[in-house]
This record gives sequence, C-alpha cells and structure tokens, in this order.
Amino acid sequence: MFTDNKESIGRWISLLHRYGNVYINEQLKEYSLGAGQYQFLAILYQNEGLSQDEIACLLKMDKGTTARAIAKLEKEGYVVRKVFNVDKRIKKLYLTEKAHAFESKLTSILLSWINIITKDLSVNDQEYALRLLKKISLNAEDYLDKMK
Amino acid sequence: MFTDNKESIGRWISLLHRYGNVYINEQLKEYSLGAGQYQFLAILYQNEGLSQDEIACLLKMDKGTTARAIAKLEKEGYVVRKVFNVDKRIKKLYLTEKAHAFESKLTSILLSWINIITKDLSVNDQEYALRLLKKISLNAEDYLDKMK
DNA sequence: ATACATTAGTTGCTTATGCAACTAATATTA
DNA sequence: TAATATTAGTTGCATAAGCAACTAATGTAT
Repeated sequence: MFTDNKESIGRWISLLHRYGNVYINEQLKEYSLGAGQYQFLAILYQNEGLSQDEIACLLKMDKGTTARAIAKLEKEGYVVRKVFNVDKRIKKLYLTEKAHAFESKLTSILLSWINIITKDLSVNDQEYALRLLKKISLNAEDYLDKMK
Repeated sequence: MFTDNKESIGRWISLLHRYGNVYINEQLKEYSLGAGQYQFLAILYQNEGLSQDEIACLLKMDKGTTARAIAKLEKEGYVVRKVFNVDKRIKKLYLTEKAHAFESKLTSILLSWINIITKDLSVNDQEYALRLLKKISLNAEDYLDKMK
C-alpha cells in the first residue's frame, strides 16, 4: 500500500514539517513571531554573538532567509545587530532583555510539540528516533554540500 | 549540546524537508514540475479518479494548496480535470499519457533521495525509521485534527 | 599599490503553503 | 418548496524559503 512504501518517508517529513509549523505559528502568534524565526532565536540562546553567516551555516539555511529572519527578530525587539568593528562586513547578533525573558517560554513551546508527536513512544524509541533523524539529516547535508 | 537536545527534532525535520525539496526540485526541473506537485501526482498513480478534496484529505494538505498544485499539473499536461456529472461541484482527476510515461521516473527520483539519506542505515534501521516517522506523523495529525 | 577575488549581508524574484473569504452546487430543514 | 447549511473548489493575502544579482568590505596576487 502506498502509505507504507519507502517513498512515503518524504510524505511523513513534509507532513511533520507543515504540521509543526502550524503548531509553532499558533503558539508564537502572541509574541509576534512565526515558524520562520524560532530556530534563529534558539541558536542565539546557545551562542550569543554569532554573525548571520555563522547562523546560516549552523542551521543550513540560506543567507537571504537568514537575513530576513534576523530582520524580523530585530524589528520585534528580540535581537540587536552590531557591526563588528574588526571586520565591518560582519554584524554580530545579541539578545535583548525581551529575548532573555522569552527563552523558557520558547523552550516549553518546542518541547510541548515534541511531547505531542512522541507521546506514545517509549523513551528508548524517542532516543532512537532522534538518532536516526540526525543520521539521515547528516546524509542529506553531506550529499547536497558535495553538489555545490 | 544544542544539536543533541530533544528540541532539535524540529530542526532535523525542517532540514530534511528543505533539503529534500532542493533535491526534488532539481530532479524535476526538466519535467516542469517542482516539489509542490509530486505528492499529488504520486497519490494519483495509486488512485486515479480521486477528487481534489479527497486528495487534500489523504495528503493532509490545504485545499487551496491542492487546487494550485493540481492546476499546475493540469497546465503541464499531467492531469485532466473532469467535472463529475453526478455532483457538479466535484472535479475528478485523471492522468494523461504523459503522466503515465513519467511514473517510473518519478518513483526512481523519490527512491534515489531515500537511498541518499538512508545510505548507511541497515535495512532494519530503515524500517524502524519509517515506522517511527509514521507514528509521530499520526500523532501530529491526531492532535491538529482535534484542534479544529 | 592597483587589480582581482572572496566574503557578509541585502534584496528581488519565484515557489510552496496555510488561512480566510468567496462562489456555485448540493443537501437539509422548516 | 423556499430558506438555510454544507461542501468542493478558487482566489487573495501572508509567511517561509531558495536562488541569483547586487553592494560594500576585506584579502590576495602581481
């Protein structure tokens, strides 16, 4: 049956991505953020002071997409861009008070979605799923990086 | 470390979705199709004669998105829309010769991506990954369906 | 030092997608 | 049967994202 074919991996990924975005969008609406920004904010909580280019590389995101996501975060008051005087091409990114105050909320939103979609998986299966996802993501990265 | 946190499941899903789309887009370019259409075509290979609404439900896709994807498939000559005379609101979808001639090609494109991303997984792990993905997708569906 | 190359970031264009408002057809109910 | 509700499909609008062309700053090579 189609839904059990190997080819349907792509369908599950697509569905999870779309549904995840719907959920995140709804949760973030009251904070004037959307699914297109949270990854950038999350990575800044881990590494304040990154440049846009570094973030784009870490997230494997287009630099144009990154520029616009950061612009939105700045516009909404979560991030400040500071030109790096040692190399004036670079803009380093810093979190505002508003962003720091929001960190635990973002974490709980992200975890709540994970809990929804893994609710009936054993801890073992959750860890296994995470490992497999990471592995196939790395394969995808490797492949497309080589193409460029 | 951030990249090993539970929260990063969303990042892997996002990355797989984006990179998968880049790959599929590149492969489909010469056929005048994109990542936004292949799922609709794939499901029609399994069930010719479905209506747009049925497809939208099966793929858990918005009906507007479905309308536009089918319009593109029709414009490019892969699909024909026929008003269902028993209920003139419904348009049933049929594949053209061009679509039939393309089926094996599409299958091989989709499989080649799966093979790229699962290249170092054992058959066991591949099946396990598929089962887990399906399970968490169903959880996502259940949750958002209940919200509406 | 001047010319060329690379890098960081921005912006225009395109596609994919969800949501909401709309139309037309059919179904239900008073 | 006439009025209302539901359903299938379309379309406008907004967001997310990649690609490519561009600018400004820095680096390299002659």
